[in-house]
Amino acid sequence: MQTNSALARELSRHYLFCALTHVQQEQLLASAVSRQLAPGERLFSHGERAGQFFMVRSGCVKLYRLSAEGHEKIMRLVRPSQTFAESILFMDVPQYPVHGEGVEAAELIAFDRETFLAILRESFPTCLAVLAQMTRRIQVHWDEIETLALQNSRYRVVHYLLGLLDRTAQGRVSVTLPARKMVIAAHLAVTPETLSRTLRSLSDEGLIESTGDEVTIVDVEKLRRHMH
Amino acid sequence: MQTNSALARELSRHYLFCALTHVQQEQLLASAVSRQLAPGERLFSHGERAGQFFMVRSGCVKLYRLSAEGHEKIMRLVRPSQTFAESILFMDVPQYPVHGEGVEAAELIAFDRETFLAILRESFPTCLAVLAQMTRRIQVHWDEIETLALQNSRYRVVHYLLGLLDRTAQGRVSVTLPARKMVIAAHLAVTPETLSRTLRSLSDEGLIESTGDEVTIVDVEKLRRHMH
DNA sequence: CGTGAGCCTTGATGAGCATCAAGCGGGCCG
DNA sequence: CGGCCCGCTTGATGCTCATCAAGGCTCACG
Repeated sequence: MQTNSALARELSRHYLFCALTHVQQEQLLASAVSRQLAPGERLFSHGERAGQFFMVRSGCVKLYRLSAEGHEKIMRLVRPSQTFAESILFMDVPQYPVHGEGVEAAELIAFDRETFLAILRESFPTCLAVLAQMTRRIQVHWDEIETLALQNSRYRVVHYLLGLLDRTAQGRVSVTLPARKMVIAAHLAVTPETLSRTLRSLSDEGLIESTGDEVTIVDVEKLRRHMH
Repeated sequence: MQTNSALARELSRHYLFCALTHVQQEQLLASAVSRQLAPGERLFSHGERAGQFFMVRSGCVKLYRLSAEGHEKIMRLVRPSQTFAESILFMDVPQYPVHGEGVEAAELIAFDRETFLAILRESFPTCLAVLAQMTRRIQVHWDEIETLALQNSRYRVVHYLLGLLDRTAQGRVSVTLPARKMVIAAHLAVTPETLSRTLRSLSDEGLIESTGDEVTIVDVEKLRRHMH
């Protein structure tokens, strides 16, 4: 892959790569491959042998699983400057644990597993960075398991809306839904119908105003209280 | 904590500690504390400041969260020779992400966070071991999220029963449930009533035979097929 | 400008599971 | 031995959410 300075700067800002030396970065990029992904195009399949992990430069990728009946649960929506599938680095038999597919047209960088592992062996700070990142992911998983097991669909929708906001947001705030509603529904483990009805009932109660992919939260504090 | 050779041997068999030098092991144990835990006794609370992670030597500990209504979801049941709460090692602000409580009377070792981190800095193989372990945990989380989002309670119960078996088990096999049914139910995110009814209906269909905490799977292959 | 496809919404219905309530049975202690 | 507590089971009921079906809106394309 062609090294270019914009990319190098982007890498340096990422937790996984920021502790690498200049030489290590170049080694890594030399083994990396750029990749375009169309909407709906499959990047990898659950169980497929894995030799690369990825970074999103533009667009959006979904990581998901399917039930036997073809129902889809999106485990994660990956956005620009985020990496995914790093966990294949440390498997004895590296296999992608989910399906990966483009949601919007996306531009990716594919990093080589073996190359990164070799570099890791010589960069203890990077090792720690990976550990910290995996810890954060595990936190997210705990939270997701909790909401799936203990909370109803209404809670999940409200929680999702609040999650789109700044932590510091107050009063009346607008957000744009970051994907089609079908996608968001599959992420929240509800049907599109239920998502639609939930947004409607929140509107009817005066908690939000919703038109298309714009949602205005009338009163953030009130909505936050509403969850408990 | 008193160093003793049985304990040292137990440690050496554990993935987290097996790559440590003799000296490192002694450092770690010097800062470790033994701890007894009664059934129902709280070890730590969700959000509590965390300075230690743990190993179970005997008994059973549950890691769980509670909903606002007091419903309990057990995230993990920890058994002898397993460690837990390692993820607090790499948090900026170390806080336990779940409640921890004794299920059966338990004997624990509490390891000091700072001491282990210092040792980690000098043991790259241990670093890799931690990464591999966290990767395995993440796999389990994916699977759990999938079953919660995409599968019904019957599936989860059957899946749990099959998970108690050897991977190689065939034909007619008996297992002893490893905890009270209330506990298993809270682990599977169903009510005790639903667990009871599910086992009954599996019995009625001739797939299992169930008396007390003994469950006999009449035909493992048939039950495995039954799930899909 | 009309047509069709895909996404979203809305309504009617039903399945699955929690809830509430009652009864059973085993183990522990007086 | 008798009584009680607790865990488990079973039944009756209702809520939540998925399913199925239909209609509207938007946008791309002829």
